[in-house]
Amino acid sequence: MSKNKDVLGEEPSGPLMADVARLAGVAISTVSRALANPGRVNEKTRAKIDAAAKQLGYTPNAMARGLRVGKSNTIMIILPGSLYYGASQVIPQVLQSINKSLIQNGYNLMIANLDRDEISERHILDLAFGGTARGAIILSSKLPEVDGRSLANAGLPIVSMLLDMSDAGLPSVVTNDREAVREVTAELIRLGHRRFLYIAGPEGNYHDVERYGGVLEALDAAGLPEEAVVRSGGNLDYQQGFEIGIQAADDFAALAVKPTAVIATSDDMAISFMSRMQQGGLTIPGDLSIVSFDGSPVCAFCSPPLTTIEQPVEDMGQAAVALLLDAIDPSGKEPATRTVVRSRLILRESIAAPTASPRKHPAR
Amino acid sequence: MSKNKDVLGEEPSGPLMADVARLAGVAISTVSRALANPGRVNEKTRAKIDAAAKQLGYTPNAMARGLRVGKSNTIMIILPGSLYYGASQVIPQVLQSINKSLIQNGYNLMIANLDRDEISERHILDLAFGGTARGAIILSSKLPEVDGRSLANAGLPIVSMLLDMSDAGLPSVVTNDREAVREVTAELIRLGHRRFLYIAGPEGNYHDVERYGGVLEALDAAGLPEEAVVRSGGNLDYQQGFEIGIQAADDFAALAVKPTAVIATSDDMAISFMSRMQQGGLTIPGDLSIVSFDGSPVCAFCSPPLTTIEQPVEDMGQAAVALLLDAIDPSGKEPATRTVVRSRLILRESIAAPTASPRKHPAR
DNA sequence: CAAATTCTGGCAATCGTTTGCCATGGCGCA
DNA sequence: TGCGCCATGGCAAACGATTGCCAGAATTTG
Repeated sequence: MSKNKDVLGEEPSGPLMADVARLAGVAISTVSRALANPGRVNEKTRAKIDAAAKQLGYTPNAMARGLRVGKSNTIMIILPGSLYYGASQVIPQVLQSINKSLIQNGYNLMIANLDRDEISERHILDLAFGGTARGAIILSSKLPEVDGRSLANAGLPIVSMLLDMSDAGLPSVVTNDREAVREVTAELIRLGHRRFLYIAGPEGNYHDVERYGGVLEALDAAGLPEEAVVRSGGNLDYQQGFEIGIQAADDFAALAVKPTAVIATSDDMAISFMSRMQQGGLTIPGDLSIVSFDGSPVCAFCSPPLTTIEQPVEDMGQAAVALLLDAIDPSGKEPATRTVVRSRLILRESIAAPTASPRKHPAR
Repeated sequence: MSKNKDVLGEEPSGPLMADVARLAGVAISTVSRALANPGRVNEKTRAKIDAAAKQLGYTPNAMARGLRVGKSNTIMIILPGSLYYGASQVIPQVLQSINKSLIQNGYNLMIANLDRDEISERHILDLAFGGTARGAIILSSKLPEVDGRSLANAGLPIVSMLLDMSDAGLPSVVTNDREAVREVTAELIRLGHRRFLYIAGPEGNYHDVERYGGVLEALDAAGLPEEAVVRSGGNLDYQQGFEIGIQAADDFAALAVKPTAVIATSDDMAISFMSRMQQGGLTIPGDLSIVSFDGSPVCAFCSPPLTTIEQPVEDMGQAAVALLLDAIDPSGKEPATRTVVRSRLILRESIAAPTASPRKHPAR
């Protein structure tokens, strides 16, 4: 039955379920049931079948199964166009974490990139509507949509990561950025800082709103005016973090009255900014405190080592998979629409009390 | 025909080819041919069919097609276990490049991790033998193999990346590491360096052999003894680059006669090593020159900026896909068994002539 | 011991597409 | 005008698994 016709040019295909059945002396359907439902078949028969399958090196054909049952076991992850730049590994790490969780649950991970071009959108929609994907995890704020077909009505469970899209009906997993940045800002205030530079990613972006909001909340709580913080950046993507940091350095140079603390929204920004500052003769944290986002391992080896807010990549991946699997087959419980995972502040030497602080001399 | 039975709890499936055929007033087979073979069907009929398909938002079912034709259009990439650490983005970037090339050629990319555990091997083998994967790109030196089944005889085209496995019969794409490191070593010698520290990744690894070999060749060419270079590391993976750099710093401290130049086999190693050296009061490049591998963008913002050998990630990805597609359906040409892409040396301030050089005073 | 109940295993239809084969119709050539 | 050939479209059989339904066997119960 295994059509090893040995015809020249014919790809031999592996053993079929029928081969296993024949070797075990049972019917095909019995094999199928033995391999799927543990309880549905006699233990002795089952052992015989297992042995036969192992002996033949039988592997069920995933497409045939998928066609028949009408579902695949492939999840696609939709990543924004150009990802990989800079020191931060959050997306690759999240990818890794998601993949691990999925495999443990019997799913595969297919990757899709959502560029600005129509071909990438079409590709994603084909995956969704063509039955290849069973669910999707999306790291972009835009759902692909091309002539009539939209991912939104592909009937596919979707969860959003990094961005909160629960308003749009997508279960989302996000970090508690607002709270984290509020706390670190409060800490800076406690150290004596009164003027801040905030280095932004794309303006209006979910992360920007949350993080900047956190800064403002901290200022407010301390009775400081909103003007205590000046914004830089806002026009470039996170992928161009180094570039943003350099621009921020220029902005800093142009300021009449200098901030004493900087809050960067990615490690890349902080790294290139700090490099420029040091070239300009400033010392960190003596003249300027710096804190940033992402928790890139390389921060530990900067001079001075950078204080950074670590993104809990492992947790995020697991949470996303949990949300997605629950959407695929509901556990009965209420279907949690938003999971917040906690970031962790990593305190290092890049922040300190300002030397020219308005407070009386800091403890020495 | 589209089985939208509207039964509660039934997933509605999209329109079928039969629906398109009915709307266009032709037979199913005609639709199939129109969508696949451009020439096989009347242009007018074809237009009618296209219109009907678009109107219905028809997307062919990938699993049904795959089952029928006996091939999938999914490629899997096999990544070594834990990838993501440190500053280097080579693997994520390669992944990105591969994905882009594949999509342009009508393929999908599925990711698989090869950990040390049996479950991950089994997962990969299931993908291979279960007909899900049409080909594989592997970034590991070990082919998965579990009770009888081995990736080697899955009848799957495989190409290797980063590692040269052409000896094992796998078409491979690699960088010209030996040459690159030979050149940079020669440059260091020209600058006046006579004693070197080589910081290794896993010992015996392809990269180690090639890169260390390059160093030795340069020494030999300059008439220097093999003892001019001392090795550090060799017991940890590339993922633990920072750790390796720290150990190397300890090794350096223990040396009676100090090298004046360091060749690190990853940027991570160079970064943590340099950080330790500077903490110890050495100046770079005054007391010590450093060069490393990978071309991480962050190197530009270290102090001093790091000289590094950039891995041509984009080219590697494209080359791997080209090799794989050729293996999938041979173009008739001889099937190139090994593609070498050229690394690029990025010269920055971390190397200079040694101050205590045996040569007469370097140009000032 | 017979009958009722459970359990196990087999038959055959089905998932949605592709494709070999054949029938039909139109066209050109003599 | 008559014959043959080519282009076009339709029928139906695959691809390899799953699963509803039923028959027969095994087991228990009255």
